[in-house]
Amino acid sequence: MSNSRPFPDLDPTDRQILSILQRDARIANTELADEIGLTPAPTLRRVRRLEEEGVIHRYVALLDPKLVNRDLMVMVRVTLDKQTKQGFQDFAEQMRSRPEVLECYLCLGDTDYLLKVCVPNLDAYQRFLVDVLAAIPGVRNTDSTIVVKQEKYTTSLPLDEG
Amino acid sequence: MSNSRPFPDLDPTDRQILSILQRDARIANTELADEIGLTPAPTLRRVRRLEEEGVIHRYVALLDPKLVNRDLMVMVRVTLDKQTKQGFQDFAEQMRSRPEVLECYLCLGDTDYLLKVCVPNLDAYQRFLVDVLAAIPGVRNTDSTIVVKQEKYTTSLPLDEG
DNA sequence: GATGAAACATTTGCAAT
DNA sequence: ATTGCAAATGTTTCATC
Repeated sequence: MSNSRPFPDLDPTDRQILSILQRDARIANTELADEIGLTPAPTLRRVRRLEEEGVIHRYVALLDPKLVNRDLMVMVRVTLDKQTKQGFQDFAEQMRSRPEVLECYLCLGDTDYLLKVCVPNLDAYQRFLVDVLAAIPGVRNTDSTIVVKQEKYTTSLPLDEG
Repeated sequence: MSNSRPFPDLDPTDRQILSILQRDARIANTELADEIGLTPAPTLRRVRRLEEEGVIHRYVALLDPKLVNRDLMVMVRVTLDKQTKQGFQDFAEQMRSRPEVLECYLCLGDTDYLLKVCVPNLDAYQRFLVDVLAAIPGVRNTDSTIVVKQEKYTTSLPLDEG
């Protein structure tokens, strides 16, 4: 974690490291070293440097939503009533405080915000819609798209250039 | 990784472990043990069990998109022409093969698919739209929503019940 | 970037509850 | 069925080249 300098230069070895850690964050440093063809010491120094530069933001475990009773994913388009700066900030803050809202994006175009919401079932979603979203002042309209099947989900960013 | 049994029962200790690993996948087992109030041996056995049951799906490093030159995120709604099973499967397969497509969901309603696409800039996005999306047979319509600001992004699922 | 050594963590068997 | 202990193995980390 540090300042977002416009470009930490990543050499091919750094990219290899990032690519592996994006797939398996718990790989042992010794094994990572093997895979990239270095010894553990310089490998670890590179990983620490990438962490400090903020290129590696964090390490997380991804759970299976079905197995923790979060079977339903819904994408929600939200438009706000009066477009004051404060109204937008308040809305974003509310979304940050709700654990069922995994992602919230401010957008260009007709849609003001896009949400990704993850709940146990339709009943829980309806409660979210009525008790949470509709209860926020300034919410003019919402449009819910129910996800039927996750065809692809990855957190891995391509590492072509930059 | 194993069969998706409908419900591995998670006791409060399991939930504590999952909650910590969702925040910090690289925590040392000894420290994890400290935080949940067990000794390292049973802690590790629980983690391994959660991995084998598939509750923990994988461990990943999350990178800063800006620092790896992926500054632009776009949400795309796609509708397909002829709704044959094969057409849908082909589309999904194409999306899986494209590294700039991070997520792809089959949806209910007007939208057939929702995509989350991550590219370096508008130029690259335009190329994706023209050379990739529009080039897939059966794509009737696309609607792109450009993300201006990420207000919230988490991969952590709430662990209330189940 | 490599080596070697010390500190530390992971992992296993076994006894206890 | 799950924990704690302790010993063996493996990993991380740092000084040095």
